[in-house]
Amino acid sequence: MAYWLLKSEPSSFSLEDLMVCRAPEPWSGVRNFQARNFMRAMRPGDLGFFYHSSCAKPAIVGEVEIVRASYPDHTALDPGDHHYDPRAVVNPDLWSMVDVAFKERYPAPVTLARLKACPALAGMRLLARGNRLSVLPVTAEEWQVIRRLARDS
DNA sequence: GCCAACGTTGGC
DNA sequence: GCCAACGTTGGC
Repeated sequence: MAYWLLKSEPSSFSLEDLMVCRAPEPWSGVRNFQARNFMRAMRPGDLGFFYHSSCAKPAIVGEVEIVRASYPDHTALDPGDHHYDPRAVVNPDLWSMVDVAFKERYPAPVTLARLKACPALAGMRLLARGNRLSVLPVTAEEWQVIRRLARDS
């Protein structure tokens, strides 16, 4: 089993939004090849942190479970969609998405500041300089450390 | 709103 | 294949 981190701007889609869905939701709209390739490596049963970005308090706010392996992201085919990509019309498999299910919402978010202050997380990809990927792998060690931070807050 | 960092595009 | 220009991300 693998671990991941999924970024979303809470103003467009928050963990609370996923929570009220009460059903798996497609994680669509990713238009970066590295992030896409990470999604293609996801397997059902994998777990992910839900990270709120571009907001007042960037933080890991909870967990999701990957419940469906990658399949073509059809939002790329919709001219009315914000993430429309004409290249996908001739190559429908250009972009991928997975389905995620709500798993847990932490009582208190694990803030970016808190992550940065944790020596055990110094090598975390999320904290690497200039990182902008919206989908990132998380090591098993990092996963445990962050779960502990979430529990101890 | 600012700005650094990055991915992508396209001319050459 | 190089590289400048551009658009985007995301913390602050």
